[in-house]
Amino acid sequence: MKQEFRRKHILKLLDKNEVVSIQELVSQCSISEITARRDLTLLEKQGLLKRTHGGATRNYSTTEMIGFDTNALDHQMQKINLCNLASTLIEDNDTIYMDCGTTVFYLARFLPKFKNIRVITNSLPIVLELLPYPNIVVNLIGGELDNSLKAFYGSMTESLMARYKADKAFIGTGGISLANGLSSNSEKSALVTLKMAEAASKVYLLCDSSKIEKDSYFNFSGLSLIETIITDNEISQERIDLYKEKNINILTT
Amino acid sequence: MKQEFRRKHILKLLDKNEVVSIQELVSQCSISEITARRDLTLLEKQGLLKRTHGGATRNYSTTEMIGFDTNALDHQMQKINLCNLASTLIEDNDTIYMDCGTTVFYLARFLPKFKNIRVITNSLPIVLELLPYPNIVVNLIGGELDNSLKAFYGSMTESLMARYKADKAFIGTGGISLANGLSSNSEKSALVTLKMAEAASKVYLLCDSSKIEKDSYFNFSGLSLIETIITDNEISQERIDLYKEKNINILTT
DNA sequence: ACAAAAATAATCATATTCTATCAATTAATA
DNA sequence: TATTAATTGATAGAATATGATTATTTTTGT
Repeated sequence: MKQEFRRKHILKLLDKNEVVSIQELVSQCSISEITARRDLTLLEKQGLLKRTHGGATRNYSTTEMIGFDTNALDHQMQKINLCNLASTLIEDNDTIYMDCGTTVFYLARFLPKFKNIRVITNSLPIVLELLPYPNIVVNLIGGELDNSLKAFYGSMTESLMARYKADKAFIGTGGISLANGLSSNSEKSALVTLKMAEAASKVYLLCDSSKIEKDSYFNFSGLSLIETIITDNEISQERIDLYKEKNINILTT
Repeated sequence: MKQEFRRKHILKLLDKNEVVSIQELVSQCSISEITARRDLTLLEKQGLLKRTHGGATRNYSTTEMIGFDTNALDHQMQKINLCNLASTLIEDNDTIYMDCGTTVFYLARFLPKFKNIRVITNSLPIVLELLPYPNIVVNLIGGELDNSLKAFYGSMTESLMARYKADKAFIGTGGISLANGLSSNSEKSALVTLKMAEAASKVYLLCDSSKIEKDSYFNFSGLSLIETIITDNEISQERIDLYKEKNINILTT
């Protein structure tokens, strides 16, 4: 394997696996250990990875979250955990819709390990997060940019959603209740969420437990839109059972 | 294989494969190693690729990518100056197309002073640059993300362009010549540029003088596509006159 | 804390690629 | 056709990349 191609290959491996070992490189690229080491130290000098004993890891400094405001940090750990859980529902070769909003955003962090994933989204932060990973194909649904929500909306966005079909949709919401279904604080983001759900075979709602049995002002869908809710563990068994009666499965972290 | 065809072939290979080796060229073009090397060094001098040991890789800095590499700094001031000049062609309430690529990118920096501007683009860096300004409405044309070029391409992108009409288009190019018109190093970015120009009433080409009377491998349009070239002052009066004979006006910084 | 195992760094030898020079071939022009 | 210019190829010495060996450092398990 040629030098330059080899180094690109190393970076590609890191995109997929977070870490890479010298031994992997030796067998995959048919090179000696010393050459693998030399490659890694060189790439480290360029700031493209971080050396460890026996291999290297991704350089995380470049993957800081860009775009959201500080109040987006509420419930951050809960959101990260439930996204970790949600990622177990994803398989190699899936095409998935990802809604805008902070909750679904963290799911992007768990995608690089998969093979051949296609992500369809209208969220700018998700696009930026996935930019470094060539193994993930990103389709952005364009439209008019909303500066504060950092996502694209409008009739163009909505009509395009119908044209992109996906295996799974991971959507967010302002609130959900047995009585009223799904509701949102923003009309335009609700309409996009709806289109997304309609264009996917399976629909998963990602929301922390504080949003369950809460209503926002704009009701945009009944409960039948979704099949599964992924949330944190601060939810009572009674509630889980009540939703189960309506044929909605709840997964908790 | 004829010389000129051979060099275009090299660029075509790089457009597809990112890297190319001397040995590939030797076998594919039936030439000696030294000739392959000479071709590569020549193309490097024209800024069309980057030499490596044993071959070459794509050169992003001069073509499309916002990487802010060190060698991109040479032309940076020229580009900023010509974008400053280009901004004088913009008026309040305009709707403008902005092409992807480093040259046009800097134009974004001169937009906040205008009132009620609408920008249509497929370039991610431009969207990020304009994000903080509520007086600028940004329409992103989505599609499939190219990780290295940081812009959106594909048939969806192209077909959407026809639906967004604009007053002015500011486009970039890999090269322009009286003999062959406009040409590019990347087929897919060329097709997007073409659609953009066709959807706008007035078309302005932004390019530094090093690109004038240079051809890249993929010819995508005749000279009639554009009305005005905005470039730096390192261009001879004779050339300006020759373009004027073809009804193309050249503005210099 | 100590010894065994693994990883690294240093050294040198080998193989590949590069540059420079000059010769041969091809194309262009008078 | 002869002459000139441009392009290509061949060769050798220099530069770079890679691999094998051995000594040193770091990690791991007890």
